[in-house]
Amino acid sequence: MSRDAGQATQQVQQVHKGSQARHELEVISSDDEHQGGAGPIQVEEPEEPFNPSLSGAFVQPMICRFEMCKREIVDGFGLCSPGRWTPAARERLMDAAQTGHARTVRNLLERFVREQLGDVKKFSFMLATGKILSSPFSEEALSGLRKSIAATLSGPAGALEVPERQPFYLYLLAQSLQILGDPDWAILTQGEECHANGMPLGHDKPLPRVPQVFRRRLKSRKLGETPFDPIMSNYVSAELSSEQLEAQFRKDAEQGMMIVRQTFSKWLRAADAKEVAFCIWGLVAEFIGYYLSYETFSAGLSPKRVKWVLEWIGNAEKNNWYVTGRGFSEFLGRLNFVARLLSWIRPFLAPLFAFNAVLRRGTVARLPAMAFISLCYVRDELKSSNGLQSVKQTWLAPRESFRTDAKCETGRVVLGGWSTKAGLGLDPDGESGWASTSAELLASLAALVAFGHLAQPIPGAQDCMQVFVCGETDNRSTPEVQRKGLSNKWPLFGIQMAASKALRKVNKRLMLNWRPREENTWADDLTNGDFHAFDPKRRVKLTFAMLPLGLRADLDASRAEFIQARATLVSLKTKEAAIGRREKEATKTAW
DNA sequence: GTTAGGTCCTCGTTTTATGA
DNA sequence: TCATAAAACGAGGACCTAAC
Repeated sequence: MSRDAGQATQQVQQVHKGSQARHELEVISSDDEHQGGAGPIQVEEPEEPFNPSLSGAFVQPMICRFEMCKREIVDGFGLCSPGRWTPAARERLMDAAQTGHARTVRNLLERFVREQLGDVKKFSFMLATGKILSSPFSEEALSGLRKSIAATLSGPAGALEVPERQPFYLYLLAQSLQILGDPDWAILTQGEECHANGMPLGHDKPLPRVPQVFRRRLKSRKLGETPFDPIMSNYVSAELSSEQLEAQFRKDAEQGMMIVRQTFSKWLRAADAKEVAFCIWGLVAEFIGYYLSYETFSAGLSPKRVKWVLEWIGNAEKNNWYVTGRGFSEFLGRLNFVARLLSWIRPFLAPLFAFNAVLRRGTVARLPAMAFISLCYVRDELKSSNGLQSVKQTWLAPRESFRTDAKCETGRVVLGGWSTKAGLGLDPDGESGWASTSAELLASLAALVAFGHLAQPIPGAQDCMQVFVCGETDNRSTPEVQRKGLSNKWPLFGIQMAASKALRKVNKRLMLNWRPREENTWADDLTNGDFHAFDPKRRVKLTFAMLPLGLRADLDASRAEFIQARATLVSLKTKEAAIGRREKEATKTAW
């Protein structure tokens, strides 16, 4: 059913952090809003939990997975919408009366559409290409259809009544939804405050919670701090009297249902502008700036945008890596936008963000080597991958492949790890003075090399899925950094880039989990030189040179220059005036 | 004691939609 | 044409907290 849009925007919004939903309750009252922000946290009495079975569908809704995150699918029709379940799971928990009613209404609608439109496929294409300028259904035909549906209900006469000042057949909808077991059918026609009689909009009285339709809102935008002005004469629309507003709504309704008109106008505007937000040509689609290829099961950047990024880097190189602040900022903003989908880019953004933070818009500066080494890698990878990334199913190893630990001492870092498939050890010496998180990530990289995870792709696996290798470490931060894919701490991001590059070669991903130190004693023993638990014959000897750290070494060599370049720009950077929309748009390059 | 995550705030980027 | 909204991501610094 179509839900109350006001409730959708005002009441509840699901917030995820990674794959986990937070459970604190933040109740935003109208008083809090007037005070310009979210108020104190209050905990309300426990409310009715969401009950998936009320959707009539079997087990749980479909889950969308991407990278390390998974979320329940949202189709825009509320939590109990059957559209959130696979077609095979829908209606499985409904009784005979419910499925019978759904089937009857579906058959009536299908027959009506076929009778009225004839060639439905042809009509669909005409609709998509903006050829349909008005509703194809006559009022007489619609009236006949409504009578047919009403005849299937317990109160056919009442179902066709239209409440005063309402364009919708609420009684018909309510009767039908009641049969279907919809959890909030009553809001349409039952009680003093219902859609048929009129509902408060939440100004003086908070809107009621509907836990079967919306999750509780956990986050709210801070409102402006300008003092409340009850006159608001600058808002011309607000000067309209209630009679005028009502007359306008009536006019809209008479022109053929407000919702339908909006849908048509959206299509028409898009068609007029010769561009469509979501446009499918064959098996390729563009959606909010991203490019989706259904043919290759991949997503990323359109060829045109890949060309733009490559040309930008190429031009910067031609100019001996001299860039303008404005141009670099725009480029980085777009690259960051790209990195939301092409996650392998994230580690390579770290030096770019650090440089951008100290660069004025009007300054022309030479990119430090660390920044252009990153850009060269991004360019090479974009070229070879055509800016696309597989969105095929991921396979998570059912258990961890290794456990590692790192010990930082003055003058040296000791890395140790063992394969959970066979007791093995490694102990390369490296540099010292590193942050423990860097050392721990390096230990994981060493384990990937020692235990053969970087040797070659799993035969055939890269054709149908991406494999996640799971490792465990007793450092709390390393898994977080790996999950986020980005850190600005050196040498952490250098190791992260190196690991990202090595894993990409074999089409694998690394997932690290935290294990408390007391449960990671064997790896800890290895870093302390205690090998009693392991068979010395199965020890894997690893030297620092065997680790795929070429990229990190290049970055390390340019580290001093990067710090110097950044320090120079910091001393030059002063507070910049906010850039106006007009100026920003005028200087923006198309891509 | 060290390190890094989390939070808060403002600013930057991207996208589309809407109303004056 | 312009301003605004929404949502996602990033940066910076200060502060608090958790884990090692």
